[in-house]
Amino acid sequence: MSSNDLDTARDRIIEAAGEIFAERGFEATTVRDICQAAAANIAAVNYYFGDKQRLFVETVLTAHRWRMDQAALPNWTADTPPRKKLADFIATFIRRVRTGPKDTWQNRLIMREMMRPDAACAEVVRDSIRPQFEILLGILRALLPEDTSAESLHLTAFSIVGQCLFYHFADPVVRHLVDDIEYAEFSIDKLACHIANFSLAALEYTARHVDAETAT
Amino acid sequence: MSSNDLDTARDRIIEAAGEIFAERGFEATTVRDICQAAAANIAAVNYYFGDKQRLFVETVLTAHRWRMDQAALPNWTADTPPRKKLADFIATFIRRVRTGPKDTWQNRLIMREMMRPDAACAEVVRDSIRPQFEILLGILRALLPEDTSAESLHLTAFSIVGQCLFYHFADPVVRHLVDDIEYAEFSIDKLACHIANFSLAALEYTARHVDAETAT
DNA sequence: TATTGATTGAAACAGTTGTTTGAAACAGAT
DNA sequence: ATCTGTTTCAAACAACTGTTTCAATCAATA
Repeated sequence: MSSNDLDTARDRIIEAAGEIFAERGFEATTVRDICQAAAANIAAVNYYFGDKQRLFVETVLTAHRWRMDQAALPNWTADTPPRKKLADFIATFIRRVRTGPKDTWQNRLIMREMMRPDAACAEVVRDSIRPQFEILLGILRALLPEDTSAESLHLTAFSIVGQCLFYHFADPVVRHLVDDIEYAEFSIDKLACHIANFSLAALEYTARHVDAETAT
Repeated sequence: MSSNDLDTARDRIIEAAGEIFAERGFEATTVRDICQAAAANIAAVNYYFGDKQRLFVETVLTAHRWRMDQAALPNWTADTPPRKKLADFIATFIRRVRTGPKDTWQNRLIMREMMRPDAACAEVVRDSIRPQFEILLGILRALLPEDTSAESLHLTAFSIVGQCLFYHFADPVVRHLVDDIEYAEFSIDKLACHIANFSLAALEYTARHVDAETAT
């Protein structure tokens, strides 16, 4: 999003809408606030996007495209070991997801919308989340026995992304649970390293003890 | 919450408000919908609570008190193995957290408000979340080597609760990623079983290979 | 310059929001 | 029955919402 792109009213509206949507959510955001922040007329939203809902969808999709370009997966060769692929995936994923003071409205908006089951969510899942999900499943297939069921594969994938997403969704809670010094030490690299270790350990263990049972 | 408590309009309003607030959030909820669901007059909200905002605060506090009364963790004896404790903890945690038709609005409301750092829910973290967190840390201390650092302990705990919280926060995405048949199979027991297996495997592996390193 | 099409502007629209009003209905005590 | 304080009700309030309208403005082309 170079500064040149902001000279048209349409782009200014998306930029302003993204920040306000990310901060207050869809319902609490008014088109008047958006247009005022974008230095555009009230009618501009309906002129360019039809209605508020479609502006919202367009904003979410724009945010997602932007986010995908920011932190891309490294280029893997044919002989890249799956363990390395998984570590790369986790590091990239947590880099995309982690919020902070320097966080962009694109990230906050996507995260907020993951919990809102509506049209925008469905499109984002189809266009952007599912491809990433399939990449992860491919990595896990190489790390787990061949007869692993699709369901187990999915649950394992959810366990991995769940660990990453936690540091976004529960960030206010994390901030209260550990002291400030330790919180400051939670760098992206450290979190990614821990999650990769934790998950790889679980995978290597279960890969040997197929059909592990819960302690009872 | 016996049916006797719903006699007064005030209690009916809190009950209805809790369900709608938990589902749609504060902004998207109208006092008209609340009063209609509570079979009360429009003026009742302002009569009993002053305004919509104070009704909301009262509802969150009520949900918090209700959740505190739910003694969900089973009674452990001195010789209950830590593995069993961890499995119990995970099952209880995911049962509290999981969103679904059978879930209570009290849980969903607390979960929703957990991500508002500015709200007065910092005390909810202090009164309700931290004690649970300390319980989990105690279990993990028994499962990990004694020289495990506090930071590693915390990261491990976050990995576990992160897996559980995922199914709450990312539920709409999960619904789109797997087909309906598989989604219907994601019972609370199955999810809890998987997360316990995954986490115990990771713990048992790292307990042997202290200071595991990321594959590079 | 005149014309065309795209964009902007201020005002108004119809509907909904949270809130208030004042009278009616109620219950219990004198 | 009368008085008291509490609770309910329908109606209306003022403010705000997303959206529409239509004239004004602008840029480029013939």
